[in-house]
Amino acid sequence: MDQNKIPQATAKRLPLYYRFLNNLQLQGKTRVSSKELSEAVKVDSATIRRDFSYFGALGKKGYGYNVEYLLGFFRKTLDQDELTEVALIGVGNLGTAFLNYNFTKNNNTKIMMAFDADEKKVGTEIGGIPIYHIEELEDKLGNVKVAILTIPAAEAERITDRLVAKGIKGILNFTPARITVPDDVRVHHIDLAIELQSLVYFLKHYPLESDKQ
Amino acid sequence: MDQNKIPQATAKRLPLYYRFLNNLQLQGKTRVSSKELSEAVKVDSATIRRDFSYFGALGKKGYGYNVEYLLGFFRKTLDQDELTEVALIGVGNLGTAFLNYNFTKNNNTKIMMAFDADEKKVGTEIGGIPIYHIEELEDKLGNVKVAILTIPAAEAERITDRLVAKGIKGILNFTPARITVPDDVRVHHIDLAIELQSLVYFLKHYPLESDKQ
DNA sequence: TAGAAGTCGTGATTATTTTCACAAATCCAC
DNA sequence: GTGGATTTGTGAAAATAATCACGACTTCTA
Repeated sequence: MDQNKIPQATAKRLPLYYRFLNNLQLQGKTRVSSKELSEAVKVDSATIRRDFSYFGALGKKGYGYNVEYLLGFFRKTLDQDELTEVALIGVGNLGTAFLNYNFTKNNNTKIMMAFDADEKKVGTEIGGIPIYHIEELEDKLGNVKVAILTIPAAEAERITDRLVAKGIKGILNFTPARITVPDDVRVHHIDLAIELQSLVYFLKHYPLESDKQ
Repeated sequence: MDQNKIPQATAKRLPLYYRFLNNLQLQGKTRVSSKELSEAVKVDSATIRRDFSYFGALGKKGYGYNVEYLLGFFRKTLDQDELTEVALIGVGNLGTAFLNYNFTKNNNTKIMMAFDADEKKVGTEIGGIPIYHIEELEDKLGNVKVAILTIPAAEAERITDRLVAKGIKGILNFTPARITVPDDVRVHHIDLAIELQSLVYFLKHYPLESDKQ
């Protein structure tokens, strides 16, 4: 709750900045200007400076930003030192992609367990993460507060209700279903079909330059 | 180019509206109010009315919207009758998820071909879509103008350059890399790791209600 | 040490998007 | 028909976000 004065648009860009700063440090760079960063992350440099300024004066005029300092600062801001445990529901192709993705490497999140209805998958592991039967959801979930939903749309609402009943507070919903949750649960929708359709619509109806999201 | 007076935020919601209207029709509903639709798609009803109003007066006061009429209208607006061909680059788990997803069912897009560097995959099909070797890109791409990028980040820029050279105008980029393209190429980034991190950040720092994206 | 070049932080402006709130039109029950 | 209940479409206001543009300060070069 500490910095809810920070605009949402800014907050969404923080993980992006963090990752690129990390890259810069790995490359051995010690300083970076908003202009350089702008070219790397494709965000206007004034926007970057404004974003950073919500956290105070992090840079130096005529010099830019010290990579290590900035990185340390964002590490704290993004709670990079505190691991958030995540459960994945639905081990299809999309779910498997998540399990194989080593989030923990650059992230403060770790998928601790996965659930699926397919008996053939239950009991196995992918990327070191155990797969339980979906009926074990309530037993195994423990204190996990974040879930990734990669199941068929038809089951989305039913599973969501169970997740919410068990105390889940954040859901990354990859199903096309628009799920209903109480006010204190946050849902982010990522709808792959819509992203594709929307891209096609923009291509056909919008001028051919700038504003690439 | 016809309706570029339509706000981008509205344009992004159109495919969502379309899909839910389609569902309503399948359920046999003939009319719908902005309030009902609002509950289904989780978008404020005033926003829905405003969105629709950019296309003229589509509804009737005291009645709502005629589902069939609205659907027909959006079908034309979203060019649902005109198929957009898409190429998928990178047949890993995420790529496979796309190939198995039958976009064409409710969409105006169809993945026509896929590319991968893995000889074991080349020559096979997934979901009826042929997989070619990535070195055949220039030969096989033909007139396809949209690509989905589901490859490792390290290869993103190199492949992007080849796609652009071959005339691709829209890229749905699932790699963490921020690719560089000419002004007339549109890129939409979907960064799974960032989506997860961003959700976690919002959970920790933002008040517990409303504004679920 | 002096001057030129670089870069931040931010006030002000502009652009975009959402929301309020209500007149006007329509529907529907009786 | 009549009158109360609905629901749109939209002007106006509010909220949010992006961008401009420049003073202030730092760094760098010689």
